[in-house]
Amino acid sequence: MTPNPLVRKLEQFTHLSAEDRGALDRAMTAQVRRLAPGEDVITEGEEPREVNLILSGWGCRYKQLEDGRRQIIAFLLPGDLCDLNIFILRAMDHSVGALTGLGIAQLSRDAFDELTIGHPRVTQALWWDALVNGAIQREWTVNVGQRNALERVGHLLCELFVRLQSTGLAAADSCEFPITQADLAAATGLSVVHVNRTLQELRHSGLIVLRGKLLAIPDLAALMRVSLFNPNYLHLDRVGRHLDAAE
Amino acid sequence: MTPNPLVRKLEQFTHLSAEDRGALDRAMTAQVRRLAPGEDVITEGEEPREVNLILSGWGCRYKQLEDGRRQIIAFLLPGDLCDLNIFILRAMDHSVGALTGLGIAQLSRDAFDELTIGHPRVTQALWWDALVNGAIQREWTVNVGQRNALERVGHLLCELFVRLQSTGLAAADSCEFPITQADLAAATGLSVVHVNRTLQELRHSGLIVLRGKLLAIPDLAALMRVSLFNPNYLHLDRVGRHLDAAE
DNA sequence: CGTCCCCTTGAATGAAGTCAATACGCGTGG
DNA sequence: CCACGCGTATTGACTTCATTCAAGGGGACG
Repeated sequence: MTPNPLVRKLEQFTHLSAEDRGALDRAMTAQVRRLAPGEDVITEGEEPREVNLILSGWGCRYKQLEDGRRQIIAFLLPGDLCDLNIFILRAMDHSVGALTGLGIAQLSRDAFDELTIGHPRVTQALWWDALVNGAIQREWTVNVGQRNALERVGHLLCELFVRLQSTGLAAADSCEFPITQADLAAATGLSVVHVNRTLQELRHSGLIVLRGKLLAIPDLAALMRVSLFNPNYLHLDRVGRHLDAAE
Repeated sequence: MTPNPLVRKLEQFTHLSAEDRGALDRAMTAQVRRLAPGEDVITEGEEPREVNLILSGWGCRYKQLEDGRRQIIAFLLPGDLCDLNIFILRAMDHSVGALTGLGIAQLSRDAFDELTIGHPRVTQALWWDALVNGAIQREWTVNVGQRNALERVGHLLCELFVRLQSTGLAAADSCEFPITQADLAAATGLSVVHVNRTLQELRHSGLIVLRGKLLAIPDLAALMRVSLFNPNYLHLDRVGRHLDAAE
């Protein structure tokens, strides 16, 4: 069986028991849906009845203004949950879309309860994940608000690479990079043309190697430096290790 | 007794019993701290042991880059909680500062437990509040990423005004506005000079009246229109009304 | 072989930033 | 009561980073 990215990610925070991992594995098989690039997982205004979990492919949260301008608000990678809020809020205030082909597990409310009740470690880890997502969102505000084009794109690449690593989806210095420059533009608030030029600048300075759907970062520390990337906000420092004793 | 802004806000989501309101009122009196403008409530990297609740004045979340650039990530108004995350995450990944003089209630973990355990309505309402804050953060990403200066500033003014209304801190078409243009600049990712020019444009078109520390919005619908402001993301539509029957 | 999507490049334009000087408002202390 | 000083607001001239417009190139796929 292919390694479970959600388990990998949550174990950044805490150790999970075999039982915990089993419950997570079961959750990821129930009710799988497939989407083509460009399709919506959920559209703004909808009232989803299930929690969607990304199994494979890249998605995004996005908001569209009336006049068509579109901002990608977050990237969703394998192991990411789309809409935990449904237990409290009614309607979606944004959309979730597929950037590549997408495999999605649909967890019913019951399936989700089964996952959390009786698995306090999993519950805590999902909490941690939700709070980290909040921190990522804050960092995006900083990114778009304060950084220039080079820093902005560089920062985004750093973040995606580190997140992929934490789910076991990146090699030592490279990862799949299946999205278009238009997607990067929508996420950074830049124009496609300028993203293109910015990527070339990153390439020419040797900070990235981006060809086809593969991204390599020969010197991550260097890219982090020019992008003013500080990984603190991802809280990958095994915050939950104080729980380990309770195994 | 002056109306409790936290109660006012949470009742946007659900009805609270007299018992619930009493518990919230008690929480707001314990351990009050006062801060001067510019002081930090918490600084990035700290590991707070208490939850801070704004009683009076305006604060902000902000992040500072190594080279000094500073982005305000959120405004904190009376009734807002600063750091609910402390129960899971160790260190703050951003700072919270005082924009005006600030009165703050410090809730110990025990005080917070008392507030939630045995008060499921309050717990749910705090959840709702946290999710709305997440939605606000997403909207800020859109604001800074896609809107031009006029829309950006206008949108921010709309949001602040609506939020103040929901805590009972705004009149029909005006509210206190105690922050500087530099603060607005740090929140919108614009320069101070350009915020100044933008405010004048809003003034000359009659959309706002801003003098001293008072903001008036003669025609909120009009300001919303030019700012592409859609209040959905604030989820003020009494989402929790389905719980009312359980009173 | 043509079409569609994505990437790339150049030139002209524009929105917002920077720099610098000035004005205002307000509290303090002489 | 007025002068001083400091933080905030305002204004003008110039610069720059990024957008827009427009055209061309390359690869995948039917």
